[in-house]
Amino acid sequence: MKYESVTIKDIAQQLNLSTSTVSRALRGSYEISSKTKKLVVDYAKKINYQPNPIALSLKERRSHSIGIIVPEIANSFFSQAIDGIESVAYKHGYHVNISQTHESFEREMINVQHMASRSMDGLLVSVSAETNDSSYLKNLHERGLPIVFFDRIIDEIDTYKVVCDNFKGAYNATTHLIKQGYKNIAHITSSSHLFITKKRLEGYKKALEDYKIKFDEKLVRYCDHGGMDIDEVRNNIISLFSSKNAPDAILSAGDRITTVMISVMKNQSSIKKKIAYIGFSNSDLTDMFSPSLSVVRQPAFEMGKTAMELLIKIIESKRPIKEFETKTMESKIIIKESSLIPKK
Amino acid sequence: MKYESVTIKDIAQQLNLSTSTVSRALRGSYEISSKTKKLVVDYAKKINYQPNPIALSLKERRSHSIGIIVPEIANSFFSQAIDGIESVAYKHGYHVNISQTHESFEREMINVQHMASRSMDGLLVSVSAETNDSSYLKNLHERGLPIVFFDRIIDEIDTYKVVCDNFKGAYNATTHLIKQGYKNIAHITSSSHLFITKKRLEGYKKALEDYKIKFDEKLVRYCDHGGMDIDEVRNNIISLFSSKNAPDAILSAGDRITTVMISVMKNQSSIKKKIAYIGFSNSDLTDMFSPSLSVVRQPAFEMGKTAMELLIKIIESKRPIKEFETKTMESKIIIKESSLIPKK
DNA sequence: TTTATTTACGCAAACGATACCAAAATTTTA
DNA sequence: TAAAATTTTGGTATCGTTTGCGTAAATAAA
Repeated sequence: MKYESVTIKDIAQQLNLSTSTVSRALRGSYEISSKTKKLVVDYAKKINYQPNPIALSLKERRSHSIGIIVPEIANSFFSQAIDGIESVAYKHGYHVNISQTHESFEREMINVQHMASRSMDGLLVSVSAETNDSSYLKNLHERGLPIVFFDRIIDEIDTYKVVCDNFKGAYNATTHLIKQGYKNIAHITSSSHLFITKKRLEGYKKALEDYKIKFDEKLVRYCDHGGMDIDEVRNNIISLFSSKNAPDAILSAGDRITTVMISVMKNQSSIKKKIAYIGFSNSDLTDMFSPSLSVVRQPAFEMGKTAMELLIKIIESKRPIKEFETKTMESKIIIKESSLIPKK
Repeated sequence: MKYESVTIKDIAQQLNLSTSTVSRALRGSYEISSKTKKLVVDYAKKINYQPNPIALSLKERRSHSIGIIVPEIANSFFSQAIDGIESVAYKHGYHVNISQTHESFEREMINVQHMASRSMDGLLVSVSAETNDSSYLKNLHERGLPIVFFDRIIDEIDTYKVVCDNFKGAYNATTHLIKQGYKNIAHITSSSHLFITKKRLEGYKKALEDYKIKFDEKLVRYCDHGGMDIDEVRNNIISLFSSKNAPDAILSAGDRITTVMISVMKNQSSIKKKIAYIGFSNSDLTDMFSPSLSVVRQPAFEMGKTAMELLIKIIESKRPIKEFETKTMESKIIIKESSLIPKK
């Protein structure tokens, strides 16, 4: 059985009019008499006529929908960003399609292609941890598909981008740990090809440098699957703590990595020492952790809002935009117990 | 600037063939000579031809996409269920469109209508806490739109449904609290018109009855916005603890309500006593809470999978299905510290 | 009254793809 | 070699909607 809906043709037939007249009447065209107009509008309402968006999309080559591509929705940063996106989208009459890549490059390509071919008017993209080839995105973008990147941006593609100040966030967090007396600060982060990974690493390094702490490459661990592969995180942690230069504090990058790291440490009896940690996270639950979690928090909702506003700007601009900017928003570091055990 | 893609017409023109020939060649129709077929297929590949799904949807009246309607994605139960849905959907060649209602009835209607008119082949729905009028869903369903409900089901609509055993979950959790020595067990739950709210309440009541504890209506508190309105939860908590018959234990229903409740209690200095609690939650982070959280956990991923399988069954069935069933899956109660402080 | 100007509507093409039917082109059969 | 059968291809309608163009009918101007 198939779901059938009322069409303009049904109305035309019923009212003995042509489809063009009905169409024009419904859109309030001036060249239709008010009598006919009323007749049509009333009848349309009566039988609950809804224009078919598929037909409209085909005709107008636009769908009044935008697509969101994120690694995963079960991540407070992204779900908050999505809320921000939706808040702007609905206000401007756009519908929102969410899809997740689960940090898989292949899934990302499929989803992006699907969105593009479904005539999404534009895309808001935060790439997967696996993505180190952005040519397919570049291609689509060059062919005219509006794209705005947020958080996990692609630096090489020239369009609007929204990020938080990853350098500063990592710098401040590291500085905080240093000031607590920690010297062996590890950095557990996402995959090395992500732009934000690089920025955060730079911030971390700069803080060490500023406080004359020697940078030890062994203390930086990458999770190429962005924390989706728990074993990857676990192995990193274990190897970190079984090395000669075991850390006394950790800075973690990214919601998932942070929580997986904590849970791994909790269940790993081989880690005896009290470890201080602070992580990038937007979870609302960090206060309830024990110890409560110090975090670098990104303005996720705001970032989503801004990204959507920029996307609308591109979509609705009459002529191609040539000058793009990258909006950088402030992250906030919130100190709780997990990083507050000062080292004597 | 508009994103333009290659059409069948471009190929036909270029190869001096008709569109029908090209179309048939691409779908490998037997009535096209292998010579022409190869010519077309090769050329299509060369210029990266992608069929336009919008045009296909219009023609075939189906989109190979399904829609998911959930209250919110930032809820571990729903995000896990979505993962389950996706796992089945992709395997069967369906694309998945997620939309959230934020527990608003209005938003839900808009989203559902949108999905329906975008010729989604079917819908997986978990209704909002506000929804107490399901006539619009019933209407769509009767007009032939395949719908499967999961978790927050609508009992009155005759279709497949997937739930967990809410009665038993609540019964077991309550029993557990009783066995710990608690007698004044409050129940903080979602809006009263949800079917699962009723079932959980029944389970709670039955446990009290079985252990000869008098049911006190004042100990049951409803959050009509399903925990989205923090003040609503807070007011419920405060009034609960300022009443004569203040509780010594709480059973909470639903991910969001559980966490909001905990955070409210934590920050409410007026609540001095140690309160035992257990709640419905699928969060991965409950182990890190302090005290670690006892939960009733639903098989979210499995529920999503099952719901999607049933939806596909409806969509792909040759003749209308008349006999529907409701799949009930087991919930699991996991005891941690929060409910383990036995009362002497 | 005749001509000019609006007003109000219908026809048909278009968006991209498919499918039925008919027409060439080719092969088989007589 | 002609007719019949078969293979291969093209024409056209269709899905639902919008829109440019054409044209009756209605009104206004001469």
